[in-house]
Amino acid sequence: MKHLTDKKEFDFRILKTIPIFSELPDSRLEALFEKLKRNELKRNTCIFLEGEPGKEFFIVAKGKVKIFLSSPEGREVTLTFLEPPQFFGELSLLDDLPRSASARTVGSSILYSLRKESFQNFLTEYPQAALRILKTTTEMVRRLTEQVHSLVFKDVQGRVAKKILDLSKKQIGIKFTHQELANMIGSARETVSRVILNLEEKRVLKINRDGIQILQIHELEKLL
Amino acid sequence: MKHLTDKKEFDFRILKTIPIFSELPDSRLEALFEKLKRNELKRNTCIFLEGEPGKEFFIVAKGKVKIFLSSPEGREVTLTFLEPPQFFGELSLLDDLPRSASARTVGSSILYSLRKESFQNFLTEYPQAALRILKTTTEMVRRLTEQVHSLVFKDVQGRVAKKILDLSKKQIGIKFTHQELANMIGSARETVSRVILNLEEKRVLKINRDGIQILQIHELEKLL
DNA sequence: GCGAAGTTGTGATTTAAATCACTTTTTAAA
DNA sequence: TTTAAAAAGTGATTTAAATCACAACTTCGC
Repeated sequence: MKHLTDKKEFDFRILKTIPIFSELPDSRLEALFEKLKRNELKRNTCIFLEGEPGKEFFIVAKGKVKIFLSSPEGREVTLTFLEPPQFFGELSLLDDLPRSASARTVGSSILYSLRKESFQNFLTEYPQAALRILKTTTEMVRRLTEQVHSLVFKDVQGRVAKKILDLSKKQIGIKFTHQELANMIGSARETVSRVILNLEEKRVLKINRDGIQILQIHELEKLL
Repeated sequence: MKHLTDKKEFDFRILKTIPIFSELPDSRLEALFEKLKRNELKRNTCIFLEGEPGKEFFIVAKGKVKIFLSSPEGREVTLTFLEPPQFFGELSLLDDLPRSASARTVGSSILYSLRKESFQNFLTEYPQAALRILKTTTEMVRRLTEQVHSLVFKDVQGRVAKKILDLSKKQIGIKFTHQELANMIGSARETVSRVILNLEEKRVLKINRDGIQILQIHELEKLL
């Protein structure tokens, strides 16, 4: 492994933290690593678009990727964000159908990509990997099911409350613009602004430089 | 196989048409079949509820099953319908989380169920099966993604048009009540009635005893 | 530290669609 | 075949939230 640069060495270590790959013997992992293409991308770079044929599988080594849907008028709904050591783009490689959503970097990022054939070879060679991928796919199903649930049954206030609660379980300090929050819940920026302002006035939330902070989690849960 | 009754023989043949099972050698399939419990259910019988722990995997041998979400106020959104030889209920068995949706029979049905441990044993014994299940799970992801897309970007007319077009690709004659159609697209019965009436007046659709018939597919596609 | 770009705050207006409240029609069961 | 139950049609009303149209703040890159 001495031939790897420090940079690559760093990324190689990240690769080992990914559940699908971590089980592979080091020798095999290294061979796979040679097939990966390193992509350094600036922020807001398009990775693929809804409707395109899927050619690659991606692993996030650094930065953040947004998976989203867009309307002809240019509106967007955010489906999810991905950070190291998560991966994405496997769906179209599994079923040979066009991309169901688009992907773009949020911050400047480093991605590793694996071409379709290599990904499929990998899957046939290591069928256990199918089970790991199945795991992330079930997570997608659950996330999307919840999103449908929220969209149909909850008003904007309820959806904002749920989103803030969900985000707070994954990170401290929720730093998103109102526009981004609106995209996550399928609403309009102004409406989200008004809802958040209202929750701030009721001392349920507090906004500071680190983003949104929950003051009364119980009050927020009542809005669900 | 002589010990199987005619009834069971019939269901056994259905079992063989299911992609996950069809690859198994007959001997192994028969052993698995012995572990299956046969359930004859009347129409509108609850199979499981959102939030419950998942204990079984189900195969539809006869009839029709609805997968849906419900709100505290008693409203419902339909996620999908399942017919022979489809299966369902695997999600919670794969990730050990509560049921993400509820299931109930639509017509009187026959289901085969496999207990969690047997399902999991089956998966470890036949890792190729993970790939087949992965296939149906990706279908769920695509269906749900489309549902989110429609809910956020389309108005009720657009959602009705899309649903009718989608259904028409799978069956001739779309026979659902307006209420059911409303549940499928997350809208209200009255609104759906008005939209369909309007499409009928414009000679885009025709309603007869077999349900909805599309007259001008191109007009319907324009509404998407 | 300045100016431009990106965010947020806010009122006014519009709009789609839910809800309500019935009637009429269709379907299925006794 | 009557009648009960389910489904569909329809006007009127209400409502939540999108949209429009700016002003006022923040940030942040030069």
